[in-house]
Amino acid sequence: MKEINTKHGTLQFPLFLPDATYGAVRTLSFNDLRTIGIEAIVTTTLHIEQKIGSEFIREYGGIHKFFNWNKPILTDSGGWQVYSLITSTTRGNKKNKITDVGATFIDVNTGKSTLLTPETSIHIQLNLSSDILTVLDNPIEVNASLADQKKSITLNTSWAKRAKKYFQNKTQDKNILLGSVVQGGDNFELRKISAQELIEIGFDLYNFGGLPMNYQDPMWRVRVQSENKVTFFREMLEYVANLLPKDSVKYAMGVGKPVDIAFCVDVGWDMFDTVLPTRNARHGLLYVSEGQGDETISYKSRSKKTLTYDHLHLKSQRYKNDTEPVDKNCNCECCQNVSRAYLRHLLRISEPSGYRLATIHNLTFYNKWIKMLRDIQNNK
RNA sequence: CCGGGGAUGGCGGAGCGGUCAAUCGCAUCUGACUGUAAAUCAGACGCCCUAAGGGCUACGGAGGUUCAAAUCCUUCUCCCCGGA
Repeated sequence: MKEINTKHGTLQFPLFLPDATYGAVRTLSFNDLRTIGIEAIVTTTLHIEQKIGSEFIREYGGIHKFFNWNKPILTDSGGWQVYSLITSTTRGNKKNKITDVGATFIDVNTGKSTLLTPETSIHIQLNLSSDILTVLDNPIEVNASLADQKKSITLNTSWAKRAKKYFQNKTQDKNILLGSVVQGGDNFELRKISAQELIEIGFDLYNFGGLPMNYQDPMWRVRVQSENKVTFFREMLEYVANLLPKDSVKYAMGVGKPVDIAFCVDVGWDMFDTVLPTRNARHGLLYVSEGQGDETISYKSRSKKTLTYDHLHLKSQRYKNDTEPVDKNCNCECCQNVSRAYLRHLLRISEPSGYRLATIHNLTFYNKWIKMLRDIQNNK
């Protein structure tokens, strides 16, 4: 059974980490996370640096103390923001830019400029006392030209190399882990080159990056590439997993829907984080057990088990007078205390306590789902 | 009683002769959301026909002018403001 040791405990796989991007899982307290049974979280280097400042957190005694959370914390490097705030954007601050040195971000609210280089990103993450750090990476639009995609992975690799070097100079602690991010857009050959170059440098984790790259053009995710109707996105994740060392920890960044996580576990991915359960909760899309929602989604695993769940649009009129809990088979705070009708009402009036209950429910669902996948894997 | 201003689709409120079934906001309905620019975004939203498109009824009531009226005129009803 694969697992990793961190300074804040051992992690088992597969594992789902909710995103506390700005230092909190939206609408929840860390106490809520403990109650749900969350084992680790992700927080984001750029936002913490811009909004709080890592020097302060270092002096304070580290991010765990700051959050009052003594379980593992994974820090994302800010690489995603290189994409979401620079590469993919025409809005936001036009002074944001990428050079070979790194990426510059201007905080829209304060005008404060932050230069994130491979080195400063690691420096900040070490200041935070993160358990699992991530190198600054360079995602790119999936439909970018081949030339741009090639350039992007060259930069990606050179940033990873610099990050590793800086990291090694700063710490010898074997329980602080460092992950790198395989890029390469929709190009199998470039993904292979990216993976090989990173493996050569050597990291504790290998991540899949650049998944939801172009959400203006969602077709790339459902584009059928082969006869067995496996979606392109799944095919790419399976392909990349097979490029990575068998025993390495593999983290599929930003994945995904429960079915997609199930698929990814099947093909070798260990760790996942996504904003879906928390954002969808706020937007009224709740995940429930089979037969209790609007739509049933199922996945036939490679161990021949069929995994199934439903989801429901709680804000829809059809739940107006529904006195049942969101999910009869769920023992979370939401389902134990509140009817669909009442939670619907709370969400419709944009009531924060409703967002909280819905978020608790969706994260509870994700946690149960990942533990089921863990059981399947362990019994194999 | 006199003078002035109004009445528009569930609500607020544009339009002031044809391009108006009527801008926009709210509300409502449906959907999307994947390392959070996201308590966000998209579509629908008078009635009827399966869609392109077409038909019908509509801008307080009634009548009129005009090829054409939510838009102009007369009158009625109601509301608001000022003066007796």
